[in-house]
This record gives sequence, structure tokens and C-alpha cells, in this order.
Amino acid sequence: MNFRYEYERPAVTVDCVVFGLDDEDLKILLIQRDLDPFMGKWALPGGFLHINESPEQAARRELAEETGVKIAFLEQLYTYGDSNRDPREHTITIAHFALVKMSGHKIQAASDARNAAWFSIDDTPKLAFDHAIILKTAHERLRAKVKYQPIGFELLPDKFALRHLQYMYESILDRKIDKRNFRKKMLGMDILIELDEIEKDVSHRAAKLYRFDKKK
Amino acid sequence: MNFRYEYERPAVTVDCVVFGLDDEDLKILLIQRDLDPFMGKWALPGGFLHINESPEQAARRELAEETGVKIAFLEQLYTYGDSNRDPREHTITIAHFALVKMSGHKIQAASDARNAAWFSIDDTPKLAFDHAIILKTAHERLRAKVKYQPIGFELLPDKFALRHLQYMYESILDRKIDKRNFRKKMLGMDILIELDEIEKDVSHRAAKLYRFDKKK
DNA sequence: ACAAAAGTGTTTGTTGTACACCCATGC
DNA sequence: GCATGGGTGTACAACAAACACTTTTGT
Repeated sequence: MNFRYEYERPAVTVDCVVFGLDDEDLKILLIQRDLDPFMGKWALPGGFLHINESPEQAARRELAEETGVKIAFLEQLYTYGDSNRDPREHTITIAHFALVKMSGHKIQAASDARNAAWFSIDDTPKLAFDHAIILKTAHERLRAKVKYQPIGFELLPDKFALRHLQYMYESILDRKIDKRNFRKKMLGMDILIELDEIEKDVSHRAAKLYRFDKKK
Repeated sequence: MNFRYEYERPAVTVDCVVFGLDDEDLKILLIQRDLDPFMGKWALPGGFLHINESPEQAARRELAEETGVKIAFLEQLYTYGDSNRDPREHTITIAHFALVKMSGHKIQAASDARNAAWFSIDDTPKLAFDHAIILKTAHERLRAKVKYQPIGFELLPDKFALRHLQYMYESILDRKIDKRNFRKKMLGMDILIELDEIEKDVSHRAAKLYRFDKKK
């Protein structure tokens, strides 16, 4: 390490893989680029890291600017830095992983994104840069993480029935789960608070509603 | 994202947390800085990312330059980028996690390190920058990873007795492990190949030697 | 009365943990 | 012959997985 460092530097960006749950469908938030390179192509929301800004700050700022979503959970995913991943010049990107509550939220394209939209996780358009690889890594991380950490709640509304919780797990893990075993396990974890409320406007027996206990 | 990006950029470095096993002691490789800032202080080996070099390439290059060790395992750990982590200017570092086989290897200080040495994991000097935090994260990662991936073998010599394997796990997890359960589990995993060889120069009954089956 | 989902236990297999003694070897 | 570690099996607890019927409610 030299005390002075005047050599050429790579550019530094942040990108975000944003997951949301639409009913029973796992979705991913993409923006359509309004600038070169890859103008018109769909890509992960993100942008350049400003000087004196932490990677997480940059990720939150870019999400606010480009999509306007409210982040429920955000963590760093992985840093990609191959010299040929950006056609302009050497650019490293610090990829992040975010969860949002989709229910009721409107998204809005802004900044240098032409458009922002939710896509089904297994029906995404071809993505700019190496974003398809980043998306794949994020999806694997979500599947792995949901098994040992209760982060899935960040995708659901504050009040939910056990059925919604199960659908969430099923769409993330992409397999059927046994109802009785699932309920037994969830209720035994002591992280759900039963509310004095039941579902409304359903054409069958209404289920009890629960909320997540944040003190765990 | 702008097509042209002429704003000020943060500096980008890589750092490595290098673990080795010395007999039954988990050790960490540090270098003593020969340049400001933190001249004379101990730090993780690392340095600036060169243009058109991937983070992993940079990590390998820096380790070769500063310490001369042969890497058995290397992966990215986490990227640290708070604006105040380097007193000179905003510097982000892509931290890596490495395992080496210590047996027989000589380390040599070179490049801009005054000195390189192994330290017991829980007896390290005060470190430069935010390297103490990085070290802690790496230690946690090692403990977590060793439970579900057979990476610990990268710390051992090619041929080893089951006792060495157990000592390795005990020093990483920092707790005693039951011998019978340990052997049962390890031998049942089908990743060990029993050799036609036994320990030499031990003052007790010699144990069978094994090697790790790389095809798993 | 029918459709739709809520809610509820038992059995079985697998995995992890606790625990103690005899054996082989070098000194 | 004694010290040192090598090598071995069983019993119990915890957890995961398979599996079907009755109840409630809305239409």
C-alpha cells in the first residue's frame, strides 16, 4: 500500500436485488435503463457509489431514486468485479439483497430509469451486464436464509394468516409443504403473536390473523 | 447511471483473513505495515486493486507479494466501505477469507510489509483500520462454514489421523467434541479415504492415516 | 347442501448426544 | 508395567416427515 495512490481506479456501483411477494408469487423489481450502455434493457436498480457514502447508504438512495419502494430488509450480497463486466471500463459493483412488502405499494420510475416493474422470479427478461448471475445468487441466498432466519416476514403484510405464511415459504422454496407440520413448527417457534382478529371478505371459513414478534 | 462518470471515486482495496492450523492452534496471518498510515501497526495482508484485475486475482497477488503463502482455499467475505474507515480518503475494501496448510511452509515478508507472522486467533495485536471487525466476521464465517462444508481439510496436511481432524474442529469451534460421535460421523460422510499407512514417531499406538476425497 | 379452507395428533425414521472400556505401542 | 492415545457400540432425546378427517363459514 502506498500512502499516495494516484493510479487509475475502477468505478464503483451498487445494485439491488429486490424481492416482493404478490399474493403467492415471488417477484423481483427491475428497471428499464434510460441511458447507455444497455439503454432500453431491463436491469437491477442501482447506480454509482458517491464519495463518502457507505455501500448500504448508496443502495438505499438508489432504490429511493429509481423505484420509490420502502425497504423492509437490506443486506449486502456479494461484490462483483471482473474487468469485463461493464463494456465502458472496469466497474465493480457491490450487490445487495432487499425485501419489501408489496401489498399496497405503488412503484414509480424516476431518476435515470425509464420504467420500473415487478417480474415473476422465473419469468424475467434478459438482463443487462452480469445481472442475471447476481439475481441467481440472490435467489439462492433467499432460499438458504429463509430456512434458518425469520426474514420471510418482511415480505408479508403486518397481519397475515398462517396460510399466507405457508404460501410464502412455498413460493420461495418452490415446493409443497405439509400443512400440519408447518403450523406445528411455526407456532412452536414462539415468534408469532395471535391477534384478536380474523380474515375478512373471504368466501370460506375465516382464519385467525397473526403478526410477527419482532423481539426475536 | 450516467454513461460518462467523471466524479470522484473511492479507492478500492482487497484484504485477506488467512487462517492456518499450527498443531492444534488456530492461527491468523498478519503483516506489519511499512508505510503510512498505521506504519508499524499490524494489519491484514492486502492492498490496492489494480485496474482490470478481479478482486480474487488481487487478493491472490497481494498474498503472494506480502507473505508468499500457498492458498488452499479462498473466497470473498464481505465488502467494507464506510467513509471513515481509512484516514486518507474514502476507501472500500473487498475482504477475503483464506485457508492455508501451515505444515512446513515458510512465510516471508516482502513488498510493503515490514514483517509477516502468525498469531494465535485469540491473542492478536491491535490492528490497523477496521481490521479487527473484519477478522471477527471471518472467524464467525469459518465457524459457521465448517459445520456444513468440508473446508477444514484445507488447513490440514494431505495425510492426517482422525485425531488431527478432531483437534481442528475443536480449535475452530472452541469446544470439546466427543470422540466416538465424531469418528462415527466423519467416517459415515464418505469423504475420507483410508490409507495403507500409519503415523510415525509417536510415543503411543500409531493411528491410521487418511486423506480427503476431493470428489465430494 | 355444497365448496373451500381452517384446524388438529399420531406414528415412524433419522439425527445428534451422552457415555466407558479394552487394545496396541513406546518407553 | 505404565502412560498415551487408538479404536469401538448402545441407549435416549430431539427433530423431521408422512398422513386424513372434522369443523366452520359463505354462497
